[in-house]
Amino acid sequence: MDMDIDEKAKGEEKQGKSVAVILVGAPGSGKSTFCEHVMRSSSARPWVRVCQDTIKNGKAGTKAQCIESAMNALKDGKSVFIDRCNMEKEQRDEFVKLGGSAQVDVHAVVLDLPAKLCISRSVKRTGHEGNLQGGRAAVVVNRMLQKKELPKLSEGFARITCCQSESDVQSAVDAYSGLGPLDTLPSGYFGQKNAGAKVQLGIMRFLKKTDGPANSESTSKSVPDSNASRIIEEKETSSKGTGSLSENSRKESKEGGELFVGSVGGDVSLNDSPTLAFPSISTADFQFDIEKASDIIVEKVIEFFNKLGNARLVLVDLSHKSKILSLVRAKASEKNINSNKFFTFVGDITRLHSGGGLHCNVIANAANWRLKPGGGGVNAAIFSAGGPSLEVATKEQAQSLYPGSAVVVPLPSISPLFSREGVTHVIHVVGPNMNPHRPNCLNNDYSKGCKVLREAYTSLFEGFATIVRTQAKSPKGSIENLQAKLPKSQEHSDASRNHFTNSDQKTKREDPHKYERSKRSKAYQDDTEDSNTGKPNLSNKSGGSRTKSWGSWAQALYNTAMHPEKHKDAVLEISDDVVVLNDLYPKAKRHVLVVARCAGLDRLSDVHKEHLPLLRTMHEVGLKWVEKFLHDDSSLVFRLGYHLDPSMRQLHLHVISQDFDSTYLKNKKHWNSFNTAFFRDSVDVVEEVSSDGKAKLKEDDSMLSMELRCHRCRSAHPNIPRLKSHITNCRATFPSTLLQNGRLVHAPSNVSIGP
DNA sequence: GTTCTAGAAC
DNA sequence: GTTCTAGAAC
Repeated sequence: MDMDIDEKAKGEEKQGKSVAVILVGAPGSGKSTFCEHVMRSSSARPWVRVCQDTIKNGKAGTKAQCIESAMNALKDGKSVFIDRCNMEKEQRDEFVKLGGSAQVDVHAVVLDLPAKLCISRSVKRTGHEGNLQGGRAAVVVNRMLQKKELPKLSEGFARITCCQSESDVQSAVDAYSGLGPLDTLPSGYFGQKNAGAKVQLGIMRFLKKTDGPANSESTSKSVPDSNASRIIEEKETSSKGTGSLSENSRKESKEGGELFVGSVGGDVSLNDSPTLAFPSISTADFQFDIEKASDIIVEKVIEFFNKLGNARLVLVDLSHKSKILSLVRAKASEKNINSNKFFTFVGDITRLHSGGGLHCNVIANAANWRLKPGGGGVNAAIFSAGGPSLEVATKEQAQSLYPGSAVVVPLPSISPLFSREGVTHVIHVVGPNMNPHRPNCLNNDYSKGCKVLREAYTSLFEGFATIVRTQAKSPKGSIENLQAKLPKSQEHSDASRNHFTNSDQKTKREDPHKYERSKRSKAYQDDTEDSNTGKPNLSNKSGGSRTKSWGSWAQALYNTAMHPEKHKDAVLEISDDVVVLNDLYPKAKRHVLVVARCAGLDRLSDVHKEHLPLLRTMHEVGLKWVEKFLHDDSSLVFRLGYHLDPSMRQLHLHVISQDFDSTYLKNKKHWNSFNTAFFRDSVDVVEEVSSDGKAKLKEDDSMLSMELRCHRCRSAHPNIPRLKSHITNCRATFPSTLLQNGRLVHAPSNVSIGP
């Protein structure tokens, strides 16, 4: 009997389901073309296209007519495309109801292509069914895009495919074309979920930057695949096989668990690899749980493995009985980590070469936040072994460090660690503290503690990776080579620091050293008093993945903030906390900078809770200047905020009028830096720092290349000149988000403008 | 031919 | 941050 039921069920299944695909997209987004392509190449499934522009005997009809026509087609067992814009939820609702029958799946295909593209297509086309073409099209498309509401599954769709590039569209065409009469596509949301109009990614992201090549053009072109899951962006987890299992087990059996102890010296080829020796962070004096710490070490080692090339990581502890070593060793072997690239070592981290035969060109120090010598443990040992020159070199890089961050210090050649042990860099890293007798104790808050410890290892390994990368650029890429090249005198520290600060720049092939050194000395001539200039700022952003150094041009604000009396002509106001100056290249009628005078506070990511009073002061000072400007011209409107990733060093608040009437506003980056999420409103920053202790920092460099949109009416424009001519006339009210929380500052409305 | 952008150099 | 300019886009 059961079998009968099964058979019946199967029989019903065999009828297959019809699909109603509701297309969503502006004119020019390619809805009709999409339907055409699917209908042309789909042989197996009957499709009907319901187009409102032509439904009434070739002329435009009503929504009701579309629904009726769609229902009839579905009743006949056909699948339908609803070809109209359907940009708003309300417009879609009635079509979603077509899915009332169990035999119909309602899908949405969103053609969320760049406004620029839709506009240029609809302006250019001729013979459009809806007669939307020419100049009028641009206005209409723009208006529609402003009202855009991307569909959500909660509206009742079984499936949503969101296409943001031509290759996404092609994948969707393939998916629907390949749909046989009995097939169904998987349910769910496919493609990038975008925050709608708020953050619309620029075309550059899809057309130029090839960050995610796996899912874009190559997929759809080379592998025509009806499997729609391909549309989903999936990060390729390239898990390269560790490959050296036998090697691993061999070493283990030989050493009885204590990998490599005393056996490294002879292995010359391995000993040439760049190597970072590091102590377990926070597990000694800071009393961090070693079980948790060992998990994090292994996790972070794995994370960095593929970035390291032939470089090695070595966890070092003094004692054979070290619990952290044995825990890490066990976990590392469980995960089959290649023991040539990561291993544990018992010995004194300051005497690895002379005492243990292990050559490590970089060692990490579990530092305290003041970067002071002494205390005890590894920190005392490393500062003592490094000598006074390590202290000096350290202070040149940073005065203090926050838990979770690290700073790379190139070691002067006079340091015994350099001459005796061959160590070229010390990386100071500060981990979380669980010891109530030490500063910044986290009171057993391990969720925060683990986060900070992860950040600490990320910062440490990033710092090391930077060294490895820059050393790899030197002629033969080996450490010996680098050392041989280093001048013997004090110049050494300058030369090798150079390798970091300029690490992002492409070096000239002929002689990178000469090139960089000459640049360096030039920078020093310009700014001799300032030995901090070349500091590689390794203090991490909250995500903890990127390091940044400041070019010589980026020092101007720092110099002004530190010595405003020397820049009297530029400075509008000086107080103990801030300096106010006109932006040298104002991007609007009024554009001033409120610069913090706190040393080491270079950018938003350096800001912590302790800076809250300063942030408030900066905001107040900014408002005071706004008031002054409004007194002169009450028609102005101001915004106060910080750049997420500023080009100039030293934290500065932009106070800028919203006319953007300036010849200095010349390119996309200029515009987007003040009119996307790249600009963080001061009020929001203050709020975030007061509640979370830091500002929210999105890691997203796409914002500066986003398409150009009017900051008032949000209309899109193809280039800067066109945008500028638009904004001189646009008087639309500002978007609601800007009107909230005092993000915009304008003259009080009850004040009349003169007699 | 002219306009505009984006990347390199500073 | 700007300036300069090749070459893409128009």
